[in-house]
Amino acid sequence: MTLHTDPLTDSTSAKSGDASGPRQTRRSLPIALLRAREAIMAKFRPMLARHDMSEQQWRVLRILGEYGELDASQLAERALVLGPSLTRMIKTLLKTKLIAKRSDKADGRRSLISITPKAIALIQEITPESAAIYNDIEKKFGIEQVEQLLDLLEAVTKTCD
Amino acid sequence: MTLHTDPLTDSTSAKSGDASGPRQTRRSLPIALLRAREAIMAKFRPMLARHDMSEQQWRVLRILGEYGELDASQLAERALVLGPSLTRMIKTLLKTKLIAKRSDKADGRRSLISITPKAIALIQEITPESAAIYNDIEKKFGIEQVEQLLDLLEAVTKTCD
DNA sequence: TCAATATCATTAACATGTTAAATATATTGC
DNA sequence: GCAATATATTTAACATGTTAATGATATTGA
Repeated sequence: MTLHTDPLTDSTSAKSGDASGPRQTRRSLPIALLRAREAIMAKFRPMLARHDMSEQQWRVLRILGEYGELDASQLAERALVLGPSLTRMIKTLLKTKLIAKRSDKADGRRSLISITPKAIALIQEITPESAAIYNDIEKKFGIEQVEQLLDLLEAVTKTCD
Repeated sequence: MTLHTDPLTDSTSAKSGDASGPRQTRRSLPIALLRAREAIMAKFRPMLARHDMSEQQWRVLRILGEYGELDASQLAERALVLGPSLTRMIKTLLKTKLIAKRSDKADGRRSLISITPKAIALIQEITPESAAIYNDIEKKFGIEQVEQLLDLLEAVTKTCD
């Protein structure tokens, strides 16, 4: 069986340890991270969809649940959402009354965002379902491996930040 | 120093190993994956921007460079792009003459996509810059740790797929 | 005090993510 | 051969990602 001829490397001269072409996507860190994330999120998305919740909205609500009232910049940074995206999300989350917004009296530029009791109830509804999915992954993949992966991810993040 | 009061857990009764609330975002696999990816991509984005290339476009071109001509479905799957996104990207990449498109004679439903010589030249231009950034990360983080992380990512992906 | 500068949030414009529906072509089963 | 079904791609509609520019408020320094 013959594999296709790579358009970027003449297969007749390419060694197996070839470093001339672009890194094989299979061993590319950004692509591997994206692939892993997609595989994992595929397990969570149907559950979130049943609660009419996007992953971004779920992140925002969880962060607010974890840290309490935050200004928009801190919320965006911790929820891994860009400012303009957050501005739009805030509008819809205000409409559905899952968050509240007020302006900082001491600094008129800042908006302070917090979750409503309705959002707290929603989080408490979603959390056990989310935990069940997470536990299933941990069970299949191994808790120690999950911990090891989390440690490496934290480390590589710190290295690049 | 007093930490804020978590809206979801009464801090006066919460144990340190509390498992009632949502998983702390710090130890959430999907969030940790996203955070790591963002930290890493921040190193690559400026370089790609200088070549007027988005990360998605860069993925698509690399996949085509690696595998040769592919139909849209296979390309989308391997480049980790959804079908509708790929449809739009194909339009712009055709305009900039970085890809070519033809329909499969044996199966009229399929579109076959390939890169042009112009794209091959672009890839060869970007590749050394990309490799330099990647090598810098490997140097700071450690090659063994990168390999270990890639192995774990591959494993967790397989577990969830 | 006030002009210059910096910071926070929003808007604008366009690309991509996401799901559902539509379109076109193939395949299957009768 | 043809109707029913399945598959590949596209379109539609809306959410989010991304960068640059704008508006509003704070801070700084002369």
